[in-house]
Amino acid sequence: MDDAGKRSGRPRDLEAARALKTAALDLVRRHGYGHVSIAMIAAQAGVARQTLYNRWQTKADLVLDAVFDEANRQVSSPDLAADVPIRDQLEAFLMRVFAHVRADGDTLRALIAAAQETPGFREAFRERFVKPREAIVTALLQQAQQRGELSAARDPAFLSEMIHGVFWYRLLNGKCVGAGFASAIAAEIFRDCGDLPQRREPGA
Amino acid sequence: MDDAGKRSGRPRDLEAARALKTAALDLVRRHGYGHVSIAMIAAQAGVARQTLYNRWQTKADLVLDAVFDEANRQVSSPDLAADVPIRDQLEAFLMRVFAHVRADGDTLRALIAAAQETPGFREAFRERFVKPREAIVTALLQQAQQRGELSAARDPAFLSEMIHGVFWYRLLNGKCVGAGFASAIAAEIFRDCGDLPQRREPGA
Amino acid sequence: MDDAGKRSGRPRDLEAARALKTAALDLVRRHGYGHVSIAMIAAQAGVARQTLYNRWQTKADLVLDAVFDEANRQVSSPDLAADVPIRDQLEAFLMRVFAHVRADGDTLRALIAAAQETPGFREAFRERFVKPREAIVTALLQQAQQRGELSAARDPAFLSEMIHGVFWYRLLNGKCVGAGFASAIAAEIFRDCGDLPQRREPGA
Amino acid sequence: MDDAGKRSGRPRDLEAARALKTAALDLVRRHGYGHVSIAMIAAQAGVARQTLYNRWQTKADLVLDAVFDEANRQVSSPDLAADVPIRDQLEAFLMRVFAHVRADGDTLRALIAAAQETPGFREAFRERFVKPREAIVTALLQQAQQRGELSAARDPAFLSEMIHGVFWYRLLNGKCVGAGFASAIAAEIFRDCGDLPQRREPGA
DNA sequence: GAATAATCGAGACGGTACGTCCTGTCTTCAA
DNA sequence: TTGAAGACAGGACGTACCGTCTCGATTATTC
Repeated sequence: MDDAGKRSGRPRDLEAARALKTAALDLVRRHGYGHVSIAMIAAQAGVARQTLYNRWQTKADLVLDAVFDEANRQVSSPDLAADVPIRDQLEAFLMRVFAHVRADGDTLRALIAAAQETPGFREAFRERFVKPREAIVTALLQQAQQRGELSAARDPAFLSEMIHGVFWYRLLNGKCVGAGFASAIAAEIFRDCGDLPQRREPGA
Repeated sequence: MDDAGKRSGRPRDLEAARALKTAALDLVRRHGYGHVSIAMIAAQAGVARQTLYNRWQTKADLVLDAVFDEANRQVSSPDLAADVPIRDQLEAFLMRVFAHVRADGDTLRALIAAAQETPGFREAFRERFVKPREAIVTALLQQAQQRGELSAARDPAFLSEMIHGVFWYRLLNGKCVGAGFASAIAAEIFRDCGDLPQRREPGA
Repeated sequence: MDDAGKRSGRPRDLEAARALKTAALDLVRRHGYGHVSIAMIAAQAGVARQTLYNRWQTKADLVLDAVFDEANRQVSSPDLAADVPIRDQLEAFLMRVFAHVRADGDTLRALIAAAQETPGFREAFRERFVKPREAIVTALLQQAQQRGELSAARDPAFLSEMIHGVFWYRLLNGKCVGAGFASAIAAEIFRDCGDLPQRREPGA
Repeated sequence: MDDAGKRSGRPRDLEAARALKTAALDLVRRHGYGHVSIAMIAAQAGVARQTLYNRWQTKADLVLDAVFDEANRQVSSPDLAADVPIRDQLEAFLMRVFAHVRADGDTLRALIAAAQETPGFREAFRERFVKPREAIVTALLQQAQQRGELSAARDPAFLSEMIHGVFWYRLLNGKCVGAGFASAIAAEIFRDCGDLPQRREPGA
């Protein structure tokens, strides 16, 4: 978690941390966040309970770490292909996110819930999970403005919040997030831009 | 909650229910949802624990009831004044909601979090709390379409989800929701309608 | 433990207390006091751990209760037969006690040790276990004085302390306490009374 | 404790052992044996926990060592003055012991208790602490027999056990051990010797 | 001088027990 | 039948120790 450059004493077992994160993620997926106890995770990881407490304050901290590790392998910034309209790129990005969520949505919902109960955790969750995703969409929309695909009068950061907001809203209300939802969002954001001249310019 | 079908035996103490809801709301506001136990609520209400279980299944059910009771006294459907643009009415409605949230935001956040942990509670929360508020905004936007203040091509239900989504998103991320936020939302929704003739009609 | 005359609420399960005491005594005898945990006792009794805490503060309290229950069935005041010299009655009493100790000595040692660590427990142990036994011997010696078998100048209470003292001393030092020990004690106490007339009276 | 056979490698820090014993004694006196952990002792001594384990097997071993070191400076064999009745010498010896106990009685009680929990420790405690004190009194009484101050029929070793027994008994039962107690013991042991000719000899 | 070896401070590790807390159910008496 | 009171089974929690281990650094003896 936090290595302050070679502290004295026996070094932490890196394998233990890995096993704990794997176990946590696996158990949360199988039984749901609320039905997984710290003792279960430690047992499945084959590790003493205190070893878990040595690294993380809370079950939520651990799960966040585990999710973070995995999510970072999956959700990467889109390529910003020059010849593909940003609207399509946004739609594609959302569809990828939604696919991931359809598999791990319960974990994400549980993390959002956990974030409401521990202020410190909310901050960590926001910094490490929420903000990077917000930034990706914001950057995408800024690119759209540069290309003239989106009016310069719009506020990309605010739009990014709206996009994530409606996504969270559906997630937290137990409604499905599918392909149609992704294109509906893209359509609403780029609503009045469908026949703007700049959209055609690339083709001109 | 229960059928009042005149059962035999000692009748339920109406005062107990009231005291429990008051105690629940008070405690949740003071200590946060997660730090309030059923025993604490019953104790503060001066009531046996079983009496609480006689009426509600869960802590969440009780708190929802309590919040519902109070919220219904505060958030009412707007008047739909004929001579005020819907955009302004939406903004005013949001500002009223946000004002309420600035006072009781933690409780609302806790309820949303609790809804993620108990499927049954999520349903109840959605039916009794979320949907009515969604419907108010949807109705408002439909009215805007009828008046020509909003393009008929837009989907009022989806827009309502976006509006509530961005609101929840800010709430759950610990960011403030103020007057500027309300007008930003209204502006975005009615973005391309600023120069539509119907907007000026009232003034004409 | 302490029944304050019909308190309200669900009454305590008498069977649970019995099962716990039985389990405690059994486990302590089999594994030794220090190797028995509260959880083990509760498990063997088929009872929730909290149920144990509801009745006793400490493992020592529980074991004391258990030992007390059993000891009271075994060690009873001697009969004070008129025609048997008190010296012989004392010897017989000590032999009975020692026989009991040879079986349960480890438990008794553990209780004495436990009494050193918790002041409250020491008091309870003293009141319920030590004092009654002290009193039996004191009464016996007082009777001897009345019969003229023991000089009136001796202090029965102090002699009782000496008798129990040397017994504890041997017990705590891991030395055996057998028949010879009992008669040695009696001989020392009644040392100079061997040729007193009353001793021969029965035989006269 | 260890053979000083000049092993290779870094030699043990003699200061560490001293600091540990000092810390152990101090902490045990201040907080009571049961409330002192090995970690606490090591911390107060400014020494790594392993350093303690390198020297002693148990907390009890260490404390015994510490007490032993100190006690050996205080309790020494009496002088066996030729012109002082042994009875008085015994009384004086007991008073010295009791004075020491009034200061460090809790530690002694804790050691006796600890000896009940670890068989190996009981043996060490007995050899290094109990037996020497028993021997002192035994020797004293043997001297009394040689001088004719005590009947040759009595068993000095057994009397020594009785003396220490009643002393332990009072100690373990939390009763004070004062000057009166010392003289009561001496009086009981030398009870019937008050008018023996040898007692008067010195005065003759 | 280099290799070897034991110690030391520091702290992680597997493990065990603890006492507290909470939940949902139950069992009593009294209204 | 409800309410007040409280016991019960079950289980999670976070803490505290224990005794062992694994590091890097230090300090001796032995080669």
